[in-house]
Amino acid sequence: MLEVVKILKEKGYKVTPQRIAVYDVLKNTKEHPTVEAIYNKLQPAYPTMSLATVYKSLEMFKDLNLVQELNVGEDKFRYDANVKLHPHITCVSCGRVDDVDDEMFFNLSEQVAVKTGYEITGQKLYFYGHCPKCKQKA
Amino acid sequence: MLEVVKILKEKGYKVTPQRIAVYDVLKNTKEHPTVEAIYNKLQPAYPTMSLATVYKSLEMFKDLNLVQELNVGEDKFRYDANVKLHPHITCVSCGRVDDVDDEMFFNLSEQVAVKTGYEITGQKLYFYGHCPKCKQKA
DNA sequence: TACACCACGATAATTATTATTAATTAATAT
DNA sequence: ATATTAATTAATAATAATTATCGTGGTGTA
Repeated sequence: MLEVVKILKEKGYKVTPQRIAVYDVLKNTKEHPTVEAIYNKLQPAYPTMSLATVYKSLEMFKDLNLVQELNVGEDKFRYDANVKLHPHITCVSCGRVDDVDDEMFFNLSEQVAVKTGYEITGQKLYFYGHCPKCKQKA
Repeated sequence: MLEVVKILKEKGYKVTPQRIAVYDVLKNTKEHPTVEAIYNKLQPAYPTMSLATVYKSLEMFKDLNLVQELNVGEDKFRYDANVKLHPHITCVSCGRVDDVDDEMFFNLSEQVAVKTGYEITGQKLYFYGHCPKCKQKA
């Protein structure tokens, strides 16, 4: 939290309550919220905040590599304050998005680099299935 | 090509020139085109074809598991007539999207299942980097 | 205090996609 | 071959997500 303030200042961006608030929402959830979800979550405490501000804050945090953007195949994006490359898994039944530990993926990029001739800079790994809760119901 | 016709008939769908054309575009390219790109490619030969028809054809092929839908992080989808689960790699510089052989990924899903408790039904693996051409330029 | 400079909120504009509807076409039985 | 009918198409309106615009106001600095 202080970390963000420091980075914003260093990069010459202003530290505003809106920006902190957006970042805090992401930092304090494991739910990979959409813009809409972030906006709704902030409505009570920041009733005058604009959707555009959420979009702009996220864009800025993305550029600063303070959040990462996900797209699990929806027509919208989700956001995550954990910027470490790690796989995500989404339930095809209820739509929730969870993290997956990524110890086993550590050398994937190297293998891909060799195969494709690309210089790899990033990766996104998405898995799909039925989460434990939805498995029970079925 | 004949294969598609057969499947459409079996499933009770009509075989139309538009549908064949959309499928052919996907079958004969490795470029993972967007809806727009498919539409443009068909314009000369099918000048009256509607964008909505491209969308609907793709939706149907998706349901029939004849094409798969990709989203590498753009605000739109791309399509691939290769429905086998396989990783994709996209150039952060020129935007091209290529395939990656996936022999090394064959048991990823099982590992993820164990770790998350999900019952895995699918996966999407995207890598990012500089393609060989763009590496040269830099 | 005055002056820039951002950043904000409101809202218009844009882009991708989906829904609607009337007309056309493919499949089937005559 | 032709008529029937039900699916499909093209055109276009509608919707949803995102981005751009712009006037206002706060903040830091000279």
